[in-house]
Parts: sequence; C-alpha cells; structure tokens
Amino acid sequence: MRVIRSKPISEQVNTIIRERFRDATYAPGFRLPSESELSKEFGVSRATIRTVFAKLAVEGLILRKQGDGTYVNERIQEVNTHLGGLWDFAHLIERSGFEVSIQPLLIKKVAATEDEAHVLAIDAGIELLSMTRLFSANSQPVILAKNLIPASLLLDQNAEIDGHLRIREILKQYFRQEISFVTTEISSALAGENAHILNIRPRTHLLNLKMIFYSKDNKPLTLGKSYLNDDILKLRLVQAWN
Amino acid sequence: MRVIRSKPISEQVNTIIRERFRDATYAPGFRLPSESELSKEFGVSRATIRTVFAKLAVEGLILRKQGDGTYVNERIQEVNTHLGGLWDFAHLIERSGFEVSIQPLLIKKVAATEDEAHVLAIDAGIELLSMTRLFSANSQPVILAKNLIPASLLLDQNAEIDGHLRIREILKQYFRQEISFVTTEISSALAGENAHILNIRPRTHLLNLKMIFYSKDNKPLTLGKSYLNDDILKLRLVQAWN
DNA sequence: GAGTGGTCTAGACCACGCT
DNA sequence: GCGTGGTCTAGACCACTCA
Repeated sequence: MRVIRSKPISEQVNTIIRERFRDATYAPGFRLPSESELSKEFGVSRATIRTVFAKLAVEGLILRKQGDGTYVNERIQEVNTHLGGLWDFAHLIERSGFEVSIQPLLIKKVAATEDEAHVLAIDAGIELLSMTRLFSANSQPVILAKNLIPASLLLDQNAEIDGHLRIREILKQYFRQEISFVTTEISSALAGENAHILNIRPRTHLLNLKMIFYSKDNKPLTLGKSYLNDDILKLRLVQAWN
Repeated sequence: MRVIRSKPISEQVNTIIRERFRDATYAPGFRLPSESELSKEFGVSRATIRTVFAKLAVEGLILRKQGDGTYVNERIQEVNTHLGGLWDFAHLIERSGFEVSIQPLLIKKVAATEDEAHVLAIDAGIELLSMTRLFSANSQPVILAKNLIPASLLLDQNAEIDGHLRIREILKQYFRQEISFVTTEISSALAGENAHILNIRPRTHLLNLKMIFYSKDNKPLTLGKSYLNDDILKLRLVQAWN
C-alpha cells in the first residue's frame, strides 16, 4: 500500500500501521522504528507521523518513551474498548472474541415520558421512535438495548427501519444525523422483567448503561438504556495515565 | 497570568484556558476565539494552540466545528469523569459535587494468591503490600478499595505508609514508580461482607472495578479491586465520537 | 467570499535514556 | 555523545460553514 493524496495522509499512515499490528510486522512488545525513520519511509513530515502516533497512544495501542522509543503495547489484546469506543456494542462484542448478532425485538413509536422529554430537551408526549434490540455474543444474549429518538427527525415518516444496523448507521441513514459526543452513565442493576430475555435468573446483577447521544449542534439526539450481562461480557478498557 | 518559558508553553496555555472555563470567561456554550486569535493573544504559534485544543477536545471540554468555530461544551458539568480519568476516585467524588475523605482501614503485608500472582506476573506466595481504604462522599462511605503491590518494590521496607494519599502519590513516594497506563474491568456485583462497611444492605448491587496499573516499563505494578455504591455515586463520562 | 478549523511541511531546539 | 521522543515555529493550502 502506498500513500495517495486523497484521504488525509495521516489517516492512510494510521491504516498502514494498524495493518502492521494485525499481521504482526509490529508484534506486541516490538519497538517501532523512530519517528524520523517512519517519516522517511512514508515520505511525510515528522509532524504527520506524530499526529498518527498521538492517536494510537490515546487508544493505548502504543507506548512512547522519551529518550528511548515507541513500543507496541502487549496488553492491548486483553482489552475490548478504549476512549471513545464504549458506545458501539457490536464492536465491543467482537473485540471480546465473540460472534455478534443484532436482533431487533420491537420498533414502534411511543409518547415521550416526562423524564425522557427532559433528557431529550423536548416536550412530554412528543412522539419518539423506540427501538429495542438484543445483542448476542456467540448466539448467547448479552445486551438488551433500547434507543429513543424524536420521530419528528425521521427523514421519511413511513420508513421501514432496518434494526440490524448499528446505531451510527441508523442515525445517518434514516435521520441524516452525525454524533459529536456521547455521555454514558454506568451503574449496576438487578434483573427484572428483562431477565428472561437475557436468559438469566431474576434478581441477578447486570450492568446498566444510560447513554445520551448529542448531535453536531450540541443537541440531545438519542437516549439509550441498555442492560449488559456482565457474567459473559466485561467492560475492559485501557487508559493512558496522562 | 503570562506565559513563561519554563513549563511547556502548551501546558501553561492549557492552564489559562481551564481557568477561563472556571471563572466563566468562557462560559458553557460560548464560542471561543479562533485559533489564530488565541495564538496572537498568547504570542505562540497556531500549532501550539492546536495541541492544547486537541487535549481539551479529547476530554470533551470543547467541541470543534470545521468552518464554524470552537465551543465550550455545555454538558460537561453533568459528567464526572472521562475514560482517561477513571482511576482517580478522589477526583471522581469531588467532580460529583461531594466532599472527599479517604480513610485507611487496613494496611498490611500478605502473601499473593495464585490469581493475584498471575496478574502481577510474580510467583504465588510472594509478599504483597495490601492497602484497604474507604472513600467517602460527604462523610457517606461510597467506595471500598483494595490495592495490592509487591512489597519487594518498597524503597523502605519499614516505611509507615500514609493511607490518606492518592494511589499515584503513594506509588511515587514509597515506590518511586510512575504509571504509564491502567486497564480497568467494570462489572456489577452483589454486596457481601463489604455491605456493612459501605453501610448498605447485603445483596444489593454494586459496581465492581478491577484495575491493573502498569509501570513505565510495561510491567504490572498494582492490582486494585474496588466496590462502588452506585446509588450515591454514578460513573458519568463523556466520549468524543471520533 | 471571508473566516473557521483540518492537514501538512521543513525546519529548530530541548529533555531524556541509554551506552 | 547520540538517538529518541517532546515542544515549538512560521509558514502553506485545503475543506467546510455561514452570511
């Protein structure tokens, strides 16, 4: 693969380096070529290499040591999410080494409750698109997720929504909306009526994720409430220290 | 405050801008001066301003919009951590609007179990420093945390450890160790014998955080097991979408 | 079209770790 | 002392948003 001037150069370099992680050209613990060497290899400036490295470092993929070098993080395999990746359940399941499947359970329009209206900055009673879906890992149900989106934002009110898509795709395709950031509240809960769907005994513990997705113009777009069976799927993440 | 050449300029600028968030010079929703304006104001290059902004954007403090401008995130107040700050319990409690106190319960040396030894990459039976501490929010117990560190790393085997310090300080002061990254596993649990310490009923649900702290040379340094009463303290975090 | 952030370059010097 | 990553500069052009 060579660098082509179309997508940003740093993105292309990023892709190439990630490939080298995958095919073990840069194996775990390996010391990467220095920034200057890589800048020569790719024919780009050192600053470009550094923006790529900055991104990889934030994700915990590489460790940089001043006066020494840059190393491939050996622990990254044990982890299934990172900064900015907590929202994508399908990705989470895949990264945990399972086969994902998304099963739409119920897609319908409902009226917003007081609480939901408050979070979404709309009036109570306004129509919401409610989407309940079950994520499975190796055919074993692990996450029950409900998403609420103001129905008025639908491009086509009569659209048949494909519940197998990832939330990002659904928002893009049926709402033409892009997300700028997400807030997540993580707490624990006891299984109630959701127990049988997740195929667990009532009164066992679950992880509860309450997310709010915000659009580019900083308005709440979607409210998500999810229950995760953490006997099967753990949230494991890396954090860079600084 | 003026920029002085001692600490990195970008850090100084970072500090100044955070001050302006606090004193509402840059209030929530406010549109910041452009990068060029700020670079003039501080007498630094635009690239320097951009490295500052990059950091603030990752933390979710600001939102950048190409062709438009940079805005102060209005939602940041609702949040108490971000994925890079999950390890600092004292900070977490403060950011949630409570008064923190750290109460050391038990500091002693123990022999590593098989499991612990495996995680810390040492042999079973090796002596560990075990530190059990209780974090309170407004005098209400919220987090019970245990940390295990190989005792051989202690600079002074007879040191009296001040259990009121933050883990980062303890590692620095008594072990002369710096952390490069942390992995965290988040799951839910039922309160057992820890219930009375956290002042809750047995069999109620808790958040369970299992952390491993790694040193600069990529070796596991500390194993932390913590229980968090999520009726009082929620984990609320921001994630930038990209 | 004017102004914004996004990308990129080609240099420079500094702080740090090794040997 | 040498090579590494860390910081910084002063430019340039592009992509995008908004009036």
